[in-house]
Amino acid sequence: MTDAVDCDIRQSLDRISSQMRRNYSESLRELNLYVGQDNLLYRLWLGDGVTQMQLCEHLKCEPPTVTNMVKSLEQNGFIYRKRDEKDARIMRIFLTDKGKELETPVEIKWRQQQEKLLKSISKKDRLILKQLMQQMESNIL
Amino acid sequence: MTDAVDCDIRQSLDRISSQMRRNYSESLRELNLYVGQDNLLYRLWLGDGVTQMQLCEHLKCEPPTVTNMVKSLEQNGFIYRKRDEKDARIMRIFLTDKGKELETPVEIKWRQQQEKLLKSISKKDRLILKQLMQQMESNIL
DNA sequence: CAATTATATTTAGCAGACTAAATATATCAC
DNA sequence: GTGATATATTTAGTCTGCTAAATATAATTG
Repeated sequence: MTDAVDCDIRQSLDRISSQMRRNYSESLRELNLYVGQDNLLYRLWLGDGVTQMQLCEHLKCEPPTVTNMVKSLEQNGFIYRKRDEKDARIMRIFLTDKGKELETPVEIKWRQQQEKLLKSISKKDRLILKQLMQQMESNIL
Repeated sequence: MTDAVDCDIRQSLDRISSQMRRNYSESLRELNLYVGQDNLLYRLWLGDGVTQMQLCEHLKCEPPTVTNMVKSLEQNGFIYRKRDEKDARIMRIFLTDKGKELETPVEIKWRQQQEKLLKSISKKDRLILKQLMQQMESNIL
């Protein structure tokens, strides 16, 4: 009977991710961002002019979620939208200067969050952890 | 430079928990529950007549979140609310029969979810994983 | 006992996330 | 080329979650 252990892992995972989200959310508010918006911007930092469908793919979420996130980010002046000239169904998303400027500060926040999470875990254990998480990731797809 | 590894862990954690949430949400819809409501009910299965503040404590969320969850669960007939007789500020939450009946089916869902997540991970590795997660959990509090 | 302070809950408003259904545009097939 | 189908996005409505502010009641303190 390993049920107790299994259950602890599932619940533990849940607690960690929600606590992380809370901490991270608070931290991002200093940059006037909401949690999740950083990941959308990250896709744009890799390259502008992406469609909303591509953002869905990257964020692994549904189209209406992207519509709302994009609307919010646009209203706050981090991005702007432009309809594709060849295919009028498509909206292409671009960074404003204000959006570009966030790259470095967000990366710093990421690093801080990472360091806090993995503090006091050895390099060797981090590798093991990473492998186990990759295993879990492929299990639930 | 272990930054790449650290980053993978943080992102991996995020991907796992959101994918878990998605899968789990879908699974719970079969019982007419939304994700998170099971955890609120779980507290009630341990013992009825709890206050909303105690539910906050258990769910690790803010009072307005509990207000909404309780409202939704009440409207769907899983719980009912009763004002405390001695202290009129307090609302006490009780399970209906419909709410009590969900205990077993929800536990089955939990077990299914756990098994899927940890499939192909050895007993030994599960123990290591559990310890590493406890470490992370205490890191971010 | 009246005024202040503390506690429990609710309301309003916003964010991410979802589904189902609507809209707009493109493409494909006849 | 017109009609059916496919694709991209939006709208409406739901949920969990949050913060800030309002409300109601209780306890404390002068």
